[in-house]
Amino acid sequence: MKEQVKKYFNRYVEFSDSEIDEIFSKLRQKTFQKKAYVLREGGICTDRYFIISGLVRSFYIDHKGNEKITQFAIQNWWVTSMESFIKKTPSAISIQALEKTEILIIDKDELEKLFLSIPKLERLFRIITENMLIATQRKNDIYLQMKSKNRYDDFINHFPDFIQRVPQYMIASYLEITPEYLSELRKS
Amino acid sequence: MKEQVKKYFNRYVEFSDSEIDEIFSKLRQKTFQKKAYVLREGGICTDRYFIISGLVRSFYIDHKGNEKITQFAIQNWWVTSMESFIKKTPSAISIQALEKTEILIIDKDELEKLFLSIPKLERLFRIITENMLIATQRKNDIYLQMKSKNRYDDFINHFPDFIQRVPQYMIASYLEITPEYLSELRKS
DNA sequence: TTCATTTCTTAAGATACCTTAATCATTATA
DNA sequence: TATAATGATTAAGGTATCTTAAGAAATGAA
Repeated sequence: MKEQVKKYFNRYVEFSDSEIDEIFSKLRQKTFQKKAYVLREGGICTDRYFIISGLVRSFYIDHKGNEKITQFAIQNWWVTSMESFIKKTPSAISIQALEKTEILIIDKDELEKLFLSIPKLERLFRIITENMLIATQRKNDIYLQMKSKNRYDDFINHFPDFIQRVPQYMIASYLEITPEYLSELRKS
Repeated sequence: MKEQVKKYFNRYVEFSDSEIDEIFSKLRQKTFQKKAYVLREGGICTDRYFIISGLVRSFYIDHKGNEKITQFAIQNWWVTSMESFIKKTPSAISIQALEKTEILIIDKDELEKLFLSIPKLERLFRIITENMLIATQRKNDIYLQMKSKNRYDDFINHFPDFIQRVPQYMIASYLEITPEYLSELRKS
């Protein structure tokens, strides 16, 4: 598992073994069973989560009481409630495991200490954040303009695995389509 | 103007005067007249732009030939074509001044050199990027779920100034509404 | 294997939003 | 001041998508 993290980190910035060791000593490891909550709406999110294996979703409850999924995350993805983490406000979203999921947890205070002792780590997080921003902008630009059918087609092209691992009604939620209408679309 | 930048920078990270001087020596200043292009679609975006005064928009042309506005930026906002900047690919978006606009320009290579000599600057950019991510996620989450009317109401609450400074059809574009329908909505 | 729970489909009626095209209002330019 | 260019409104008809409600299919638990 340490190997996996090291390999992932070194994809963006080169760390020495001792730096990896130092970072690793601050990470907590935790396994979540299917349906377990990594984070609950309303709590302050003080951590960032790195998915080792498994699958989680981020979602919130809208004004009508429906779950709205904002993100899926799998192996080698970071996930958090960014707004809660940065502003220390109650999280609008919950994060829940959809499969048995292994996660590495880094606490905000520890992370900021590490930024000071290993500036390269701050670089890594700057780069990660930039990539997240690009992905989020992409979802914005593409999904807002696309018709539902195209969003779905785009999704199955980009994330074919998810179709197997995630129930259809959750994909519908992520794509901002009602499950009934998605079912309709799939016929054509 | 240097004061404005210094004040803005120090809002997130404290820089010494000599650090500010060093950073400032790498910035180019440029004034764009109304309708002038800061960046054109298709070009590689090698800079990040900091708006000193004025107003710009980012937009792209969709498959039907319509302009889609993805962002407005005013005083003290950073703007760039993030995907092009990071991946060195041709930019999908153009950036255009909607008023006479004063901009500070920092080149990617210079910026990376500065990151090495002033790690605090990299911290600043990590923080800025996090804030951009939060704003972008917010647009995603809120706008995707909201009905057009609510998006418009939300927009005038958050950016009352823009209503004066930007033509309605551009606001419609930003909100993913046809100008005709926005006009309809405003009646009620 | 059976029952309960979860997920998916179908269909009818409602509505939000778009398209087109014309007219009106405002601002810029000669 | 007149003309052109740009921006905003209106209205009719069409389409994408939602709502509701019910039933079918799949999955999990006893």
